Amino acid sequence: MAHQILKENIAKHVSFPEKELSLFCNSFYPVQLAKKDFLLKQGDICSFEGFVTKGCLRVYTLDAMGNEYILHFAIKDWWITDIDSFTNQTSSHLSIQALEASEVLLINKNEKEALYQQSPNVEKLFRIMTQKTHVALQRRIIRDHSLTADDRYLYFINTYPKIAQRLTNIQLAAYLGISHEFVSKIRRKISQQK
Amino acid sequence: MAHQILKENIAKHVSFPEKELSLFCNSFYPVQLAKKDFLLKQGDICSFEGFVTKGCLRVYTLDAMGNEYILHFAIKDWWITDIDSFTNQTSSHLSIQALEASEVLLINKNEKEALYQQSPNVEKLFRIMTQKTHVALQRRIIRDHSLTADDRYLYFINTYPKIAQRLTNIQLAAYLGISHEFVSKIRRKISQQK
DNA sequence: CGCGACGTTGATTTGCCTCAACGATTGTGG
DNA sequence: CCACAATCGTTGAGGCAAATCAACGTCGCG
Repeated sequence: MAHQILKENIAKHVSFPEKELSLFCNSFYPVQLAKKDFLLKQGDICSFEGFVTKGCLRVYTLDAMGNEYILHFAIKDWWITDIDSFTNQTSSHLSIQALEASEVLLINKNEKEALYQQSPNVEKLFRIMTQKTHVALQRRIIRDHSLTADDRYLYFINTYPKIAQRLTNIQLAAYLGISHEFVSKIRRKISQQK
Repeated sequence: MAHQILKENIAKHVSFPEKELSLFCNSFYPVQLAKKDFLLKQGDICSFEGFVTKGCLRVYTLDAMGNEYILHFAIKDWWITDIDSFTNQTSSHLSIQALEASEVLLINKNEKEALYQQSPNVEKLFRIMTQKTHVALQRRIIRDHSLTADDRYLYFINTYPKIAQRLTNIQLAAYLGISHEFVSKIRRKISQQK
């Protein structure tokens, strides 16, 4: 079931011969997470590349003052890892935590490297996925520079309504880079306009 | 000469057999650019992946109001493309322009695809480079959210002194996401502190 | 030379933050 | 299952970082 979601996700990116696709997907093992469980803690080394099949997680970092900055959320059909820590086996700058009971499929570094050897399609898959994320990150930087807090809020809830639904104002604020009080004021302003 | 710079750059990312490396590098052709020349214009389709061997360029986008947002600069040893437009052959959101007389080495999409077929090392090279950029973009988003304009300015000139040297306040402002007047005020504040 | 692009500076405004208080909602241990 | 704590959301007052606007000086270039 969970593996089926993964298969369909991969098919969106590249076309794989069914045999390779199954081999690839079967290298992933499921992990159940309770609310507030950590998949990765800042400072640890990220041993996995993950795919969410249920629930919701956040990927974030804390600065020296304890302020929290959320890089992104991940619900069903999203990939999660600290790509830097994972590929270089260095201490992670990021934490990944379940915001609710969640299920993820994980693959270890050794397994992934082995698959790279076995199938050029795997290398291609990850190159393409990384490219897509790259484009998304570039666009987010532009949005952060060009839009007001109000418009970034609206962009997020319109673009990711299924994620926005599940978040507290505090979490959304830590993603948008604004205070949670101001999120509250934006919501009021918008509801009055209607 | 220019190709030598490219070879050394690639060697920083992955180890290639010399023969493959030469084959790869020879697929790039040099292009000379005068100051203000465009390598890519917003709306066009990006046909190349490029590597700068001389000069300085900027990668930027204009919004509907004509405001300019600079994604990054590129001097010697930097790669440039619109990865979205290039890989998907879609209309580009970005422009790339020479800020001074520059030289770049370009490779076309067809050539690059051919190389992907010939050598798995090429696929790996681009996956690794894209991953590195990915990490850099993530960190930039965090910096944009966590640092004041003063600190982002300082970070940039300390991290990229060779680039900062060549830029006008206006260009730097369009990169940092602040007004050029404020850049001027930051500079004054810093010089007074010393 | 004269023009246009750039840099500087000050006055004013504004978007968003901080702090504080309070109500509502959720979670939890007895 | 309830009581109480903890977390979250709302609101207002006041403050600050940075934008905007405007004026002016400088420099490089056709």
